[in-house]
Amino acid sequence: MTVASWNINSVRFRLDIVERFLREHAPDVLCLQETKVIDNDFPHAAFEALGYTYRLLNGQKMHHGVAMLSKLPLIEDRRYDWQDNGEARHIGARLPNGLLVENVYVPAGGDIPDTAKNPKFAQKLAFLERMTRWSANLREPTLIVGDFNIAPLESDVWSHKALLDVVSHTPIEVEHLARLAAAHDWVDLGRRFVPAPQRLYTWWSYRAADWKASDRGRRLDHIWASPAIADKATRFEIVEDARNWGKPSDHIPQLVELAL
DNA sequence: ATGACGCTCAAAGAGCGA
Repeated sequence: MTVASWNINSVRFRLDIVERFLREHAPDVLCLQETKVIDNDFPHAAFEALGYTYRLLNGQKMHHGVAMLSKLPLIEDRRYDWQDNGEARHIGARLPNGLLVENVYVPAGGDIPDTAKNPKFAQKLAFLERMTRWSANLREPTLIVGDFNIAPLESDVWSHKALLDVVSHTPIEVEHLARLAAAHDWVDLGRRFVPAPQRLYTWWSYRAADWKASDRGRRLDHIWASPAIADKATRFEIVEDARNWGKPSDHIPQLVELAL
């Protein structure tokens, strides 16, 4: 089975490229972040037509929002609000084979990497801390995917030096992400298949004149597996070409195949 | 150092992304 993840930056505005991705890659499950739509306005019909019969939504007006679209039944759905502020950032479900899939959109954290000056940065770290406590108690094989908004390794960014003080690659965020990983011994499947320091990015800013030429990318999106199932992963793929599709998202989709 | 872009909506520019 394959599970994909994509920060789509408005599912309605980019419905055509989501459909293209599903036709060309046909994952069993697609986890979307930044759907930017309330549940009542979610474009169900397009996904129903492509066989994604099972849909789990956690949307809100204007910002954030996550969704899972699946060919397989989604059972035991759950949602988490790690900030306790009503933001729609995390849903999960169990698949018929027992696997838990969690889909998360970690807060970006604002501009200034200082918790005293920037409440959003403090919220981002608190979000990760709550996820860490949850991870520590997790006993079942789980795949967690999404936009973590942190590029942890030096080779996860176009310039480690230039981004050391830029939110997404600061040492304190990297430490928080490492503690989250350690709490469940999460296995970073992206780096298992594409070991550092090989180039592996999932996001390029809209603000570059030519994203490909400047290639100032960051690996903000991740797929992690419980240690018990990490060895079941047989394939990992990013679809970098999608950064050029139509009106593109600034993130690209990634997929993992599991022999479960 | 700055600003570059793009999406949403109380509909023009503010708020947000990262």
